[in-house]
This record gives sequence, C-alpha cells and structure tokens, in this order.
Amino acid sequence: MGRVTRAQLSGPSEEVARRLLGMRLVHDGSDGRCGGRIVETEAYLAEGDEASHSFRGRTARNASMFLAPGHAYIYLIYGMHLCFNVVTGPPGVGEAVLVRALEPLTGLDAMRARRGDVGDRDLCNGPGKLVQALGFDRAFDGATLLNGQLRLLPPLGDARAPVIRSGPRVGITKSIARPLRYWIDGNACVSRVSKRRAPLQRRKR
DNA sequence: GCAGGGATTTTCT
DNA sequence: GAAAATCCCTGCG
Repeated sequence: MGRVTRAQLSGPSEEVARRLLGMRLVHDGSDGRCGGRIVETEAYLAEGDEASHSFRGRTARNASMFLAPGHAYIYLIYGMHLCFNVVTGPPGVGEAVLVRALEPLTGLDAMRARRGDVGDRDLCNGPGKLVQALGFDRAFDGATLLNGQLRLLPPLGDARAPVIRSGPRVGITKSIARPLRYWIDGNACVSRVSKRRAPLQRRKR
C-alpha cells in the first residue's frame, strides 16, 4: 500500500503540483471510502502571485495555507462551493496546490448519491465537484493529509509515470501569464473549462 | 455545442 | 459594495 510522506509534498508548488498527479485522494466517511486519482492541479505561489490567497498575507480565512506541507487548505468559493488544496510551502510561507479534478476509483455509488445521476467522468471533474463527490467539508481545513480520514495515497503500483501537460490557470484574473495548471494528458476526467475568454476588461466609452 | 446568467456567502476594500 | 481558484441550467443553433 505505502504512504505519502511530508517530503514528497514539500517544495516549490509548481513542482509538487506535478508530483501530485497520479496520487490518490481518499475520504473515509460515514458511507465508506470514496476516492480517486488526481488528474489535474494548479500551483499557487508565495512570491509574486497575485492570484494566490496568500498574496496579501495571512488572514483568518487562509491561515491553513501557512501550515506545514501536507496539510489541507479548504475554503468556500462563490458562496457555494468548496475548493481543496494541499499545502506545499514551509510553515509560515503560504504556498499550496489546488486539486481540480479526480478520476473516480472508489465509492462511485456514494459519490453519485451526492452528485446526482451523472456519468463517471462528471463526478469529480472540477474543484467544487470533487469535494462534493468525496463528501468532506471545511471540518478538514487545516487537517493533515498524511493520515486520518482525509488523506493522500501514492499512485497505484502498476501506474506508469503520467504524461503531464500544462497551461494557464482557470478562473483567475490576476497573474494569468504563467502556465501553472497541470493535468494528465488525455485523461477523460480533466475538468472541461468552457471556452470562456479570459475576462475582458469592460470597455469604457 | 456554446453563450449567458443565476445561485449564494464570505472576505476584504 | 464588489469580487471571488465554481457549477448548473436555460435558450439557441
């Protein structure tokens, strides 16, 4: 079975974001184990990254992002959805990786009970969707991911190193230049982002 | 298939 | 008071 170590989750978030691809995220909840393989991530940096929640320093909301590598940072977005991050920076620094999509592996019936009658690939193909599918919430904000009910597990033994592609991060309006989004090439569960243009500045006239 | 808009609430300016 | 690391439904082609 094996386990994920803190060292594997430590380092520049661009690097850990790639390393997380292929690892598994599982939640042992009241209805059994739900989990899947991480197929899409985004890095958020501590330096010079205006899109990172840590950019303007530590607040009550983002405090978990400043914990040691291997902790969870979970926050509410758009008033409705939760996003799940893996902290990667040293304590006090504020770097993390957003997990954007999973390939469901375990507990698909329980996932579907929470997500509705959708196809397998639509269960976890988005940051809000995967949190809903696995059935966890902000109670795990600040919790360790190395053991416990919500945890990371190594790639399956027969998994080959994935082919990784990268591109611009999704849904942000600042620091959009760098390709800090990473996904497993060809995987059907990578989130489909509508071809919505990068937000245009509303034209003044 | 694609574009547009609504839901909903916390957070910071 | 506005923006936010989103998702889903509708209308239209």
